[in-house]
Amino acid sequence: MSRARNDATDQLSFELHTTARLLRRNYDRRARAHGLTRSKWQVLWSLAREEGVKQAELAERLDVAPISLTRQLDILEQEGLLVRRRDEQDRRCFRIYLTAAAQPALTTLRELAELTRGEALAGLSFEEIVQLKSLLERIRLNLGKEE
Amino acid sequence: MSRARNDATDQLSFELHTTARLLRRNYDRRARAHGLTRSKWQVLWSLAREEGVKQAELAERLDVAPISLTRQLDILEQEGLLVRRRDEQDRRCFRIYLTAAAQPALTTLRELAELTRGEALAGLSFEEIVQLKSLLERIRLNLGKEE
DNA sequence: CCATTTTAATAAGCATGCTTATAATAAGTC
DNA sequence: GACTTATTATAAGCATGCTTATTAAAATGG
Repeated sequence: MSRARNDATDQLSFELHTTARLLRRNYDRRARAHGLTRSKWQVLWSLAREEGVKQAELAERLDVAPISLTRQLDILEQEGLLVRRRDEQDRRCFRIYLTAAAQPALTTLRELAELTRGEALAGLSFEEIVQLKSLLERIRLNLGKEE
Repeated sequence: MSRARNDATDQLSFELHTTARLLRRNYDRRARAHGLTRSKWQVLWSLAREEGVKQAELAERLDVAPISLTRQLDILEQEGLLVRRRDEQDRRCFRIYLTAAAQPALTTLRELAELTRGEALAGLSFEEIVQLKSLLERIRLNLGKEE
């Protein structure tokens, strides 16, 4: 690869990190007033799509290390937004369920997401968003291949 | 915006974060053997492009909070890869310079970046990379507008 | 010229997510 | 059935980056 192409792709990597960080910062600033964060929003969002999953499954779905998820769940459980229930078939595992208190939080977080999204994606067409998502997904799959 | 579009763009946000995190993890695992990280690589890379900048300028360039940069510089200075020199015109500021020891580190980090890049971008055309970068840049600029 | 405001860098404290190590349980093997 | 291996969740410790607060120096305004 030429130096010029290397530079272009180095810049891509920095661009990717910076954009992700700014996006997180934007969302976290909004969520802070509610005692929540982008990271917890992602956990709750995933559980809203499918409850009753094991921690290991959830971690896999979120593409985070299991221990990274553990602490998030500790806090969210402590705040009463979810519960861990022992799996009776496999007593090593917990299955995670949202509580009733999670519903209004989800509604709020969804609204905040819309605000951040509105700022972030201003001027991008739906087609561009879809394409961006698709390109990122290919990179993510490349990186997740051998884990 | 419809719920379907919201979902698509929520997913974009998660995709962006996950991809960035996996990219960082991939690079950090390689850099670890050399006592460095992706974040420090980015600082050194920026300085390699232009030395003698003030911390505030560098932070602005990297799009990080000044205090976030301070600690990175502390460590990199301690490791002898850069030096802070007082600006004699404005004694509040330091100007940052790379040391000779930074050169071999830069070479190594550049090689590691190429490895991560090779994995991450497998199957993407140069045109796709350029487009991805451009889309991310637009989002970054949207988010950086009022700071 | 002095007082106020702004800017540059740092400090303290918090949240995320990693690596490596550990305890408990399940699954596989002899 | 007993022993070994693999899996699930957690603990300890580290790196990044944020918010809010602080200190020193410069810029501004009266």
